[in-house]
Amino acid sequence: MPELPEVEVSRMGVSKHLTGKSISNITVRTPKLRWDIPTDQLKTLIGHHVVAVSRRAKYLIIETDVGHIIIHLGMSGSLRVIDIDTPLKKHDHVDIAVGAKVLRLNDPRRFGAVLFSNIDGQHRVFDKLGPEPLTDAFNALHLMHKCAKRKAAIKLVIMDNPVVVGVGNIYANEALFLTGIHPLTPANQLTESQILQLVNTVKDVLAAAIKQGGTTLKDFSQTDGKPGYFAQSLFVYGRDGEACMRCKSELQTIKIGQRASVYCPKCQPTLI
DNA sequence: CTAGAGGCCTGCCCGC
DNA sequence: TGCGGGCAGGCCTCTA
Repeated sequence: MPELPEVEVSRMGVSKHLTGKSISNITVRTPKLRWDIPTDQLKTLIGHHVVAVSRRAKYLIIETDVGHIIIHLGMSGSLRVIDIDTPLKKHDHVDIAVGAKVLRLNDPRRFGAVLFSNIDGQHRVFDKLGPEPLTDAFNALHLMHKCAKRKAAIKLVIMDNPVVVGVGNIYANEALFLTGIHPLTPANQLTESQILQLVNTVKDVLAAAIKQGGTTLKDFSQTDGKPGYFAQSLFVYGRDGEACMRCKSELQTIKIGQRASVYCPKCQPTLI
């Protein structure tokens, strides 16, 4: 599932193929993913140049001088830049053609989205987003402020988009393990030191994953380079019942907010 | 305001 | 071998 690192790696890969090129065609084969796809609005971009490919949270933004295409990969989306005559695969929903190449969105579970915004870049999906995790806007003071009035589990709080964007289930689990914080700890019970550590660890884990993704996902001309790149360096995610890599205790799984949370009962002791 | 639950959707894995 | 059920999971939306 694409988390922020994979979206960022996708952005870099896609950007070099699209930036400066003119959009020659847009094909929408599926009328609706998570939301209706605004085909008519998207088609107004045909003939215009891509000036940049940017990112906000897990949204990719293909910018032209007359409007933007917003893409979310959801749970199972992936982007490829391939020759325009490449045969379609199952779940290939949208094509954005630039010359002889095409950016093709494939998304089996259809949790993704393709949206349109004017050149002002505004869209309701951006309205309630917190700071980017890799910027200074996400800092200990900010998280302390957000945690102070919440007794919800810290794992839920760092996965809450208004608090900080781009921290999905995988990296929430990892960051809490690396800081030795039990995922169920009420947010308002964390010490200042723990919050500072957590902020730094979230940044480190995401940055490291982007670096790794860069090594395996750099070639977007390839047909389906099944990532799986983050699996190698995970300490807890997907390792339920296995031995903790630090203390050899058996990793445990609990459900928090309907999501699997894997942790080490010894390295991440319950508060009190 | 926060908290909790439901729903979207398909592939995959398990048990029978 | 086939089939049903459960699960995964970001994020919006609804209810309390």
